[in-house]
Amino acid sequence: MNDEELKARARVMKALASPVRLKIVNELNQGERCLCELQPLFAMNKSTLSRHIAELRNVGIVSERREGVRSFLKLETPCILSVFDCTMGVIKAQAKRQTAIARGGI
Amino acid sequence: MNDEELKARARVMKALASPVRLKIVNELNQGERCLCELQPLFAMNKSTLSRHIAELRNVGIVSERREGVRSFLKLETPCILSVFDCTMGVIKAQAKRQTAIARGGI
DNA sequence: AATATTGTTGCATATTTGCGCAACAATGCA
DNA sequence: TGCATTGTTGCGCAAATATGCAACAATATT
Repeated sequence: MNDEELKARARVMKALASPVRLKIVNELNQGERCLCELQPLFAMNKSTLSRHIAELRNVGIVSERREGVRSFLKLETPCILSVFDCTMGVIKAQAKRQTAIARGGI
Repeated sequence: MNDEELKARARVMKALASPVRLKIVNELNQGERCLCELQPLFAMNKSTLSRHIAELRNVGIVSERREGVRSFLKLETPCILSVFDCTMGVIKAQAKRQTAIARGGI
């Protein structure tokens, strides 16, 4: 794997490395949404939310479809969900490990 | 998905959101390595490399096994590789889209 | 035309991240 | 004990990221 490929992959991962953006992805997994629909779910300025969405668009995880004054966002890459599974696996394994350490005593 | 879970997942993704750390993971996929073996592959101070490894350890992607003065690192979660596949899918889809736009003219 | 809705962009600021240097700890060896 | 190897940690600095505010553009409605 050369440096360019590593950078490209890191860019994609970086776009997903945020609770806010993960929440957006999770929501879009339910179906298309416009920013105005997402906004109530986030306690932040719409400009900030807009920028988070832009990051997902920039790497191609999300696409948009204009409809009048709104633009609807769509999750383009379902495999993102397999990434979710993997991260959950990492988290659970780590939790188990921590528990084992705790049981062993400090 | 609640906020705590989103944060936990984001932490895992963040650990992978770096070309350096992706390269480490890719190398460890070949087998166990110590920092001293990884170092020649990276043009950076060993302290920096150590910190990158620590990030992977902290989230549980990598474990270590001490052997004398060395500690060998091991990839704990093979599913990381499926993440690689997915990111590659995103990258390719995006490239295709960009090409289509370019063909359509600016 | 005037107003409302939806989303983006420029700017300033606070936080986080990446990095090297130097000092340090732990282990092995002479 | 003295020295080499391996890896971590404190510190300071530069770059990147996250955020809100305000202004703006584009479209729809009255």
